[in-house]
Amino acid sequence: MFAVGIVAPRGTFDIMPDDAGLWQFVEGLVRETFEKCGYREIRTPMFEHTELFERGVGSTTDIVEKEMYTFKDRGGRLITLRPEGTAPAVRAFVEHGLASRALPAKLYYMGPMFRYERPQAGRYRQFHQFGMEVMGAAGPEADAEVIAVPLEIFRAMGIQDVVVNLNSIGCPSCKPAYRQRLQEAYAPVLGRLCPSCKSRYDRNPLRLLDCKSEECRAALPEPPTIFGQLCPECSAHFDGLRRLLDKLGVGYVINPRLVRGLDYYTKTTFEYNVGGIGSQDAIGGGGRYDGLVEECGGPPTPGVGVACGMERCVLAAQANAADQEYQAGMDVFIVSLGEAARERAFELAHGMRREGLAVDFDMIGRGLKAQMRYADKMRARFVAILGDDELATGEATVKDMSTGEQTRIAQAELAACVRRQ
RNA sequence: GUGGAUGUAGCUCAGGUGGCUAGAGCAUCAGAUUGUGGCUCUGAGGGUCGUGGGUUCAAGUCCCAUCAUCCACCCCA
Repeated sequence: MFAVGIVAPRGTFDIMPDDAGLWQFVEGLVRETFEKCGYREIRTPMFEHTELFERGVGSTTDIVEKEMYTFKDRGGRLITLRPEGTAPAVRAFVEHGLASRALPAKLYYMGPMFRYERPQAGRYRQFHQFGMEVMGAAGPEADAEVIAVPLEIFRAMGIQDVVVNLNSIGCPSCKPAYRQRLQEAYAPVLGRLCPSCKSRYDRNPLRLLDCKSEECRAALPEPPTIFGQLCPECSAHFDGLRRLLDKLGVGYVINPRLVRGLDYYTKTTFEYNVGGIGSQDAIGGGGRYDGLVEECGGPPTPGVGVACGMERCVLAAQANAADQEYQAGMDVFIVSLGEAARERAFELAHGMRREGLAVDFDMIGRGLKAQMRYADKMRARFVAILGDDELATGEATVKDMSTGEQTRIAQAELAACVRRQ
């Protein structure tokens, strides 16, 4: 710890070299999978005008009400560290006129998000998400793809037993009637609801559904579901989505209480849950947002997307799979004895690196044994020893660290010799 | 924002009812092996006992406060 006691801020953490290999593995998997499916990366700023999230995510959401990192910059602009990836992606889609280029636009992103919450297992103030967005595709094929592709990534990571929760929350033509029906159903028991649900009753009645408090569940154990009230279009969309998921063999649970905390969703909402990572068991979620592009100043454009929490995925992968080694190791470590040999080692190492090999050498003039130990810890496949003898003849002693076999070869042959094995 | 638990070495943790220079394992470094890693043995370095105050002849230990971490609630990734 630092003398002045400075540590990483609350809710943040360092990914240290021992863990970075695993993260690189996950990141590579995400990229590879998305690109294989025809998605292209978009990188948006880490902060945006606060207004984007207030309008896009919705002013009654927990994110906007109490979780945003918002501040005034030196120019007096109101700025917010991005709490999620969809609103910025939509903003960029509109700003750069992607709507008038080839549709659908299939985008993916990966990077840090920020929410001011009390940290706990699987929850941080700076966390990482990967996600995908399809804009300009109204049919259920887009929803089905957006649900299926992350499952592919989970599977490749070794995450088992992912439960897909699925729901539809309707569209502007059928949602209002359902909202009203919910309010009517809850009206008689309003006095028995928890304080936050009392305010939800007026502001965002759908959120009454996903309150987990005992009192609210007891007040109305079986609230009316939307399924009888979906308009023909939403109903057909939902059926179509289910058919496609069945075709892919993707299992799911219909959960009429799955509302999700973002206001922009229409029709499809879904969430992935796993066990064994603490009480925050959602590793990803998403849904359709057919009005969002227009809301952000673009032409009417349907959209659907998903976002997954990378640290929760990593936790789930570690809970399932045994510890795996993701560190690369290196091809050759050059051991040098004496100053002249060290200079030669430096020269040889850089030359071999130019030939594409992973090579390191001793920089601090330690003894032979210490250098050997270090080479072993760095998991070098070969060690090349340079001492006075080798220096005199222009050779090196090459040791295969897995077998212990040793040979002397010309220094000029080193790279070729290593590459052969 | 609310509740609970926990803060002793880089890491994981011991230290009944207060009492000598605060310990172990792992890790690091070195030696055993004067030019050879892993295994073994030996040794060394490394500690404001989270911080501040209080009680006491005496506090890592008891009391209060504070900060931090973890877990849970809310909600979400």
